[in-house]
Amino acid sequence: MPGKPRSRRRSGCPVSISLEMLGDRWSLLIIRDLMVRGFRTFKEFQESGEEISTNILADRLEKLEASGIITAQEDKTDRRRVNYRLTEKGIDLAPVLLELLIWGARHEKTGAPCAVIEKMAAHRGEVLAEARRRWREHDPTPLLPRFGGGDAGLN
Amino acid sequence: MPGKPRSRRRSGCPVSISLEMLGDRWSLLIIRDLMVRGFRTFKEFQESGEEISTNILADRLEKLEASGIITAQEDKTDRRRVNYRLTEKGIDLAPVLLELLIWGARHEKTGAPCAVIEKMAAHRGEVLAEARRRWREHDPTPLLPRFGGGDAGLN
DNA sequence: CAATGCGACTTGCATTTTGCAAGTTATATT
DNA sequence: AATATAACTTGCAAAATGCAAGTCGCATTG
Repeated sequence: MPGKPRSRRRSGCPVSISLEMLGDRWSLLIIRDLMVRGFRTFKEFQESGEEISTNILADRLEKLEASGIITAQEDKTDRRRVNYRLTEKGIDLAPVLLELLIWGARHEKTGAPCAVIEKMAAHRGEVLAEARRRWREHDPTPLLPRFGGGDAGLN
Repeated sequence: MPGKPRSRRRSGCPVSISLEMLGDRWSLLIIRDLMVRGFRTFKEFQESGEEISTNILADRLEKLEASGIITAQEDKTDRRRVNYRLTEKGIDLAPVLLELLIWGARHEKTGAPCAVIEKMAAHRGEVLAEARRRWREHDPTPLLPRFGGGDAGLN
């Protein structure tokens, strides 16, 4: 179900259009936090390890919401809090994120153990099904840990 | 075979590291042109439909080469020309690009016919194998057309 | 073989986006 | 009532992007 064209686009190429929404250093990290770490709040994204600044975070959340990738809902029990969630469109980014994860881990020195990644690569379907299951059932259990900060497995 | 950490990284997360290399509006489009359209030269990238400016293009080509994703080689028969090619690391981005393509086509109004995309989604393995075959055999035949510019199927 | 053209870039700004530090506002907690 | 917390704003500096024009080898052509 395609959305409306939101402004003048560079071209009709789906890759180009996707990149107009996601092609920056932060958007997909926020989506990663929502998808695999079970984060829901501004504060959590902020403390996510990559040190996004608050104005950029606010801006990205707004744009992702405008693009229909996430929703923002005020928390029932604590009205200061806003809970962000992926939409169906958002959870459909799981394959993109997974491939980016596999590619990075294969070709760069990252904090993720190769064995774990290769296992995921060998079972893409199951990993994606599990990510979607957690999303569907609102299960906030992280799918993955926070692969290595600095040089040890701390972050 | 992981490369060396090239500067200070935000975190050890493979997704974050991938995005440090590819997280902008242009890099993956250049890779798309190399991978599915069979482009090799500066000029071709420039006329690719999304109107990248020449300084940015030069900068991205340099960074992609520094990241080991592409190589630049002077043309034997015309020494003005530089031929760019994907490395193995570069062609390994095919799954990322494919997922971005599928996602964009499913959720946005793009120039790509849904039927074509769904067929690709149903045969990811073959599509990827074919992309890799063309790369391996230096076959420049485009894998895909230039899905719709503006509103008609021209671009 | 001089003149013109082409391919791959530079360079010089103007504009836009990012990043940083310090607020602000509306709840919650103590 | 005082303090803390969550989610933002705001102001400003720094970096990235975009645009138009220019450079510099080569290659083609009359």
